Amino acid sequence: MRPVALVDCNNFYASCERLFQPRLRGKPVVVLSNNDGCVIARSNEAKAIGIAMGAPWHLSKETFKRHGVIVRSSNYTLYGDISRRVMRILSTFTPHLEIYSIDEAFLGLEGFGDRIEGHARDIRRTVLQWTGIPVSIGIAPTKTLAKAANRLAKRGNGVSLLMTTDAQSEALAQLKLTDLWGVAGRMEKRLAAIDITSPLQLRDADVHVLRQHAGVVIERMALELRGISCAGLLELVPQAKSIMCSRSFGRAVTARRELEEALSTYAERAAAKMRRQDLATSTIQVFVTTNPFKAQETQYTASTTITLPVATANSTKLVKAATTALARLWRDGVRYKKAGVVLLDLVDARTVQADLWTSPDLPRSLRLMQAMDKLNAVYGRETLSLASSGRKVAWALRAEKRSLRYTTDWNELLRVA
DNA sequence: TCTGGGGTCCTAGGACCC
DNA sequence: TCTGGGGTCCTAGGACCC
Repeated sequence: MRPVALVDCNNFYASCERLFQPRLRGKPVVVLSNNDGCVIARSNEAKAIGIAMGAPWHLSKETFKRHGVIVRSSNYTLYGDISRRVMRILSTFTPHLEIYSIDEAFLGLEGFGDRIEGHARDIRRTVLQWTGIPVSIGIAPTKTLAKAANRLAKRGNGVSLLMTTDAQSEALAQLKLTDLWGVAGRMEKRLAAIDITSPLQLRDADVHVLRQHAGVVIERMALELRGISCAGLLELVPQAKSIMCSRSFGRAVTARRELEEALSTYAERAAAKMRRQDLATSTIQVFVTTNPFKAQETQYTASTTITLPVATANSTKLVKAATTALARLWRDGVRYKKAGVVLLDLVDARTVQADLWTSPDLPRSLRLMQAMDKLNAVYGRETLSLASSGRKVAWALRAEKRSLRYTTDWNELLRVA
């Protein structure tokens, strides 16, 4: 069995703040989200006081003051920098590293045999010595079990090994369902409906029943808890599947012009982020919501998707699409609290070329159908994707299969067929 | 008055096609 | 014009994670 280690930085943002301000050591520290909205990190001392993750700052100010809690605004540049240092150190301990988040990484640790726990302690000591960041390490045959092991490592002495069934059973007996990676409130309720209320019950449940009543995600989780790996290490950074830019507003927005400006800005920022990754998009989604915390107010959440005939990385086009999308979503008299832009269907920008032509009103004739069938027969269904918007219909012939460019030229498609 | 932002994966339901 | 089954694709929304 190949052991997987999960290395997790303890209270990462709070620990980062402490590196540069030693006076914060031993004191309750919390880090706040953008706009100082709510708590996103807590030191152990802050947790001990009972400060909850996500606690809204404006409702907690007085409590914090009473307990002498030190409050910091978040500094993502700093956290990103320290994260890179930690990851670089981890990479010297194994060739198999998956950076899972800013403060966590999975490590493949095969080949250490009995020395694995000592190796984990080395990793821990080195990271602490070279960066000042304390980490916890959980080791097990699967990622889900490694996550559980990590939780116990945090309660104990920093390293927890769950390589045998006995150790796993004993560990799972100490955890709640919601301690597991992937189970939160909703899933807990759904599982309770089929009489599963503990991690051990979940592990030992009939997978068919799980699949039917709780879905494939939970089915896989049960297998992972048994030591059967359903998710390997992702050592190569996968291409992004979506890029988002969204914000909550400081106060409710009711003017259309204001919302339009915000969405234009988000579209531009998302496009810039996309270009940095050498990607292009043909699908832009816009969403708006009211304030869900004001239960007495009328709620409105909506999103809509615009499909462009061709993938683009052009800000102007995306801003225009976002504006069109807003026109669909806009309702007078709504108090908007949050809005955002999501870019989907990302493709490598270098494969998309601009020389395209779109028929303004292509009829869905019999010829079109026949041509489609022929093209599908020759190149397979995957080679063609239909991009349609209203009455406009265009065909894109994928670059890698047929030619080096996308085309929407109807006559050219007929020639190919 | 003040409750984050950026992601992934899955599923239900409708549109559309043969 | 009606009937209908089987299948795919798309969209919106849910749930979860850090």
